[in-house]
Amino acid sequence: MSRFGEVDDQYDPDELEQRVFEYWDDVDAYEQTVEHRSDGESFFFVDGPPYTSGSAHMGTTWNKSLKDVYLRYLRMQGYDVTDRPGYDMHGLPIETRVEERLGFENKKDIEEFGEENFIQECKDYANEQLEGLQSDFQDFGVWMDWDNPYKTLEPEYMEAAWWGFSNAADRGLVEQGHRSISQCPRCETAIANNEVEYEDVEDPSIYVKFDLAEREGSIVIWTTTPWTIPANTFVAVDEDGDYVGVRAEKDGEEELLYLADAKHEEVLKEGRYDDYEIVEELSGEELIGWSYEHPLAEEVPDHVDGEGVFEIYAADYVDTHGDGTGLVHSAPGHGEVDFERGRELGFPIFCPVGGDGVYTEEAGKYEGQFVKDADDEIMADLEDNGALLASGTVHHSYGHCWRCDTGILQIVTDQWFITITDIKDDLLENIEDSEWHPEWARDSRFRDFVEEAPDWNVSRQRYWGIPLPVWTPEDRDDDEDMIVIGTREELADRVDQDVDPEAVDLHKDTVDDLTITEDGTTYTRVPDVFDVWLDSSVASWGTLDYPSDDSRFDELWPADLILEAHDQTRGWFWSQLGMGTAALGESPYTEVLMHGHALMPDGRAMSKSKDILIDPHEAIDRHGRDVMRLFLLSNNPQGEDMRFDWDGMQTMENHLRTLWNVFRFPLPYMRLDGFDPQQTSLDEVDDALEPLDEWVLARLQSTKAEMTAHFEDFRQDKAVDALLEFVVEDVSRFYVQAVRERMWEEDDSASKQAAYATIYRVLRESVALLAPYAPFISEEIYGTLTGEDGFDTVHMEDWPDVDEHWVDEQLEEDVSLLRAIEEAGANARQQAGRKLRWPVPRVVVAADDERVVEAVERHTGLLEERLNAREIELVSPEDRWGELQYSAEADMSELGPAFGDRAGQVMNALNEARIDEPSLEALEDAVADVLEDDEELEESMVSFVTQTPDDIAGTAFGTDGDDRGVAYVDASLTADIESEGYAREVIRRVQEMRKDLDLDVEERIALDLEIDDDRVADLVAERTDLINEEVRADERRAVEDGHRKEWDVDGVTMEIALEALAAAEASE
RNA sequence: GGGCCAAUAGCUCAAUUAGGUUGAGCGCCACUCUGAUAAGGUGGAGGCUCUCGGUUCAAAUCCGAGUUGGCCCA
Repeated sequence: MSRFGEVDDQYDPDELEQRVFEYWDDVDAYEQTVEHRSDGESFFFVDGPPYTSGSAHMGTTWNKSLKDVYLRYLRMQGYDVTDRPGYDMHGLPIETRVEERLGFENKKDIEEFGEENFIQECKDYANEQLEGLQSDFQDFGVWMDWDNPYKTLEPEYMEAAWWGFSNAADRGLVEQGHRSISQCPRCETAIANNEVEYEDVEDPSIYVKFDLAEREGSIVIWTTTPWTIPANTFVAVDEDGDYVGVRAEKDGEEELLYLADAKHEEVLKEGRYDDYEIVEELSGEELIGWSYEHPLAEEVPDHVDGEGVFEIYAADYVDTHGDGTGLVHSAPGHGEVDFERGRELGFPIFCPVGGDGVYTEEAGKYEGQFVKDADDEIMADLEDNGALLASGTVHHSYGHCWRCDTGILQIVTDQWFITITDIKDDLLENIEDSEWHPEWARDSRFRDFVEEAPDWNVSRQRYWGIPLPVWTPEDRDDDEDMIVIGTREELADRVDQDVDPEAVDLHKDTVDDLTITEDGTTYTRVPDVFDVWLDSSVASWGTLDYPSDDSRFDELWPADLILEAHDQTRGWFWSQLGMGTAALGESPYTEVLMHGHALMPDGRAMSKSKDILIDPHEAIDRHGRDVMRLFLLSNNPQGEDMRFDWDGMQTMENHLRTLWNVFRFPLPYMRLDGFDPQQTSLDEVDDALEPLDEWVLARLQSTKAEMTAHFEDFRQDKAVDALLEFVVEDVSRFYVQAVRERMWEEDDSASKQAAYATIYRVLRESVALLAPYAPFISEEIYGTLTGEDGFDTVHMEDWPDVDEHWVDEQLEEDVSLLRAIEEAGANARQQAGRKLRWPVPRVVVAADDERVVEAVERHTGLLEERLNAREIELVSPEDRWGELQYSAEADMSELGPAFGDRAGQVMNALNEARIDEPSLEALEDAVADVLEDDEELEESMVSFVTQTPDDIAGTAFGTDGDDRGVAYVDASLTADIESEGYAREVIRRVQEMRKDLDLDVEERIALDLEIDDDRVADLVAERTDLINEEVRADERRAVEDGHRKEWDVDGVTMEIALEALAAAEASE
């Protein structure tokens, strides 16, 4: 880009961004930026790999934008940043998509299709999906190492998982065992608890009577899963609960039923009993040891058998006041808590259900039926056996497979675990080694989760995943004598077959057939693959390709920063901690930034499947990448959700447009004057700087300081607020407006050069500060400002440091006071009906404190200019200006303690009081009715407020909500003021007409002016020179063919005509 | 059902650390200004600070119980 080259009149995000993309490509901007920092201190960032399904949604976009802003910031701070992106490419979600694509219904279809083929399809699909994400992220302007992402399906990465797992095994933390797990009967695999999605469904709700074996009567249980009754092993009660025996009558027959006291009424109603009577009151403890008969003993002849089964036991999962009857049907072969209690009690674990949800032979007459389909038959059989007390249905939430939406079943199967419960203390200790933003996420949430985390079931009975690197002796499949392989090298060394460690693809189809023979024993591989959460859990070393590449691990590990949404507390934040601790004994990260989710504008969660979403591509189409990023990044990243908001997007676009206009305003002048920022640096023009130049430079310093502090605090949102406030409020609305006339001067001047140097510095540093947020517009502005003198890209710039030379707190405070006075003056003008165009003879500033006096004294000229006042009159705090009345404003922190519950009443009286003297005595008189005899007002309780006289308009001014004084505008008219006022009215209208004709700023004109009112005409004539100069009129004469318009100026008719002189000459 | 977080103007959010007359930006309405400006300025409308209780002279703020939303867990 050439320095001060022509730029677009209008900020056009789309064109600009395309231009910048091409430019980045031309100059290898990313590569240069990385290279530029290659000698810097290392910063190890680890990207949480998004799952490769579909395209980027708003949440992912927010996440990657946040990562981008911090990585760019860190680079500008000099760090050599690891920025390898990652993709999570294995797992059930992809398998089910591929199954859908191929029209498969279950595992048999896959087996027929062939494992190898199926794995290839999954690989292709995952790679395909990755492309969409890659191009989206790049399109959002995110700078990461896109040529070299880590992919969980690559051998180097899979090896990293093997290595981690084998490390855990070496530390004795890998174990195979029987557990109650959530099984998806369609996918025929265990799924993790956090993969279970709960949905409202209608299920059977039955009350079943279990006949007591050694005494009269039956106990009543309740269940929504009749299909688990065949596996019943015991019944649980609450030891401390209250139970009753009820003699109930229905259709003339009497029964003795036992159940919880709190539930008996409800249950008997369900059973439609005619009448009943409580005949016994017992504690749960008294029920313990009672034995009963299995209600389906005949239908399931091979039902569980063993010492102590079919008896009542205490269990802490029983509640006599909740759902059910206070007596809980317990089947250790199914439910998780049942399983735990069953094991404590030493019972055999009976589960007559296969991984496909079909009853096995052990289920007797139900063999071969899908369990849910058998519900009806089981209920019918219970009815026939006289065991069904009542049956109905219930709406409740029930777990479903996250991928295929099939209802899950709790069954007991053999699975492989990392026994993280053995290292709970280490885990809790390692939590302390990481700092979280926000802190409560770690201390209130993450720690709770870790404390209660069960062993990690890492095995899945599927195909598309990292195979478990576990080989077991041929004749057994448990964890005795297992061999766990840690690397490809080790695999090649130990297996019986020939394997090339460089070339081997570690997927299931290639390792399934490998065997190991050692000491005369042949080992075969456990056929399972890893839970996909294990894949990403090793990302902190997988990112570095460790262990196959060990060149960086020692220096970089653990990660300096990870940054994800709050759902990862139970996801990646946890899985990494678990794996890091199990494999290496340490937390794999030291800093966590946790953001929230992107919500719909109305606060609902976004959902792709329900088509409730804002597509980032639409946001880009409407406003551009910089705007979208700015919007996202202006939200608090610390744990809180963000509502998407189109108005907010528009506001950001407006801000960028303002920046664009600020940037392009001085360019024509700088070009015209041949301004060279290298020669005319700030140092060169130091002496010529005017107070406002020094002020805007001071503001720049405090903006930098503020931004850096916010960044260090992981509050990029506050940082960008500060920057935009500076650019929009201070630079655009104040500085540029004030400095305009200096730039218009036709002659060169030191003052003009000073203004150029100032705005040049301000713009150049501002775009550096903006660059991490809005990399495109920053790049274009930077390029135009620097030409050949800067880096090839703004992103190679250092983060701007505070330059002590320009820090000037006094000046900042002065100007904030002047601006407050100016604002009040504008208000007062409006009240007086006097436009800013018309001068006023004087403005009286009544200062409340010395600080205001100082500010006004130091900058009287500036204030006159800004207020368009001929004179500024200053009234010191100790003096007072005549003709004023006063009222009082109460300080509640003083009134409260002094007046107690009457403070409010006193406050109101003070507000309403009107007095001539601002004295406590006068005030006390005025509010005498609310004061009691012994009460007095104190100086500290009130501050006096002036009340404006009628002829003069006054408005209070203040800073940060504190009153600092009053600005009174004297709006009286004199002939001289009217003369200038009307002249300015003429000037403005001529300017507008010049604009109508699209005349160049320099273009000379001939002007024809006729004013109906003689008095006004004379007044305007007094300012002929001023008018001619301002509108660049060289001739005053009749204009025949020019642009002609009639204006009404406050009731005075003016006819104005003009033509361009060059055009007039050409036509003659 | 449990844990955590949030709830303040039509919208997005401050103010909560340390209790003291609730603020900004955007949007809306009116007026106004404009040779960098899809801008700017002034004013206005708009708030039982989610509800109910408690502590206190005084609560958006502290405490308790709810309601709604989000995340996580069951």
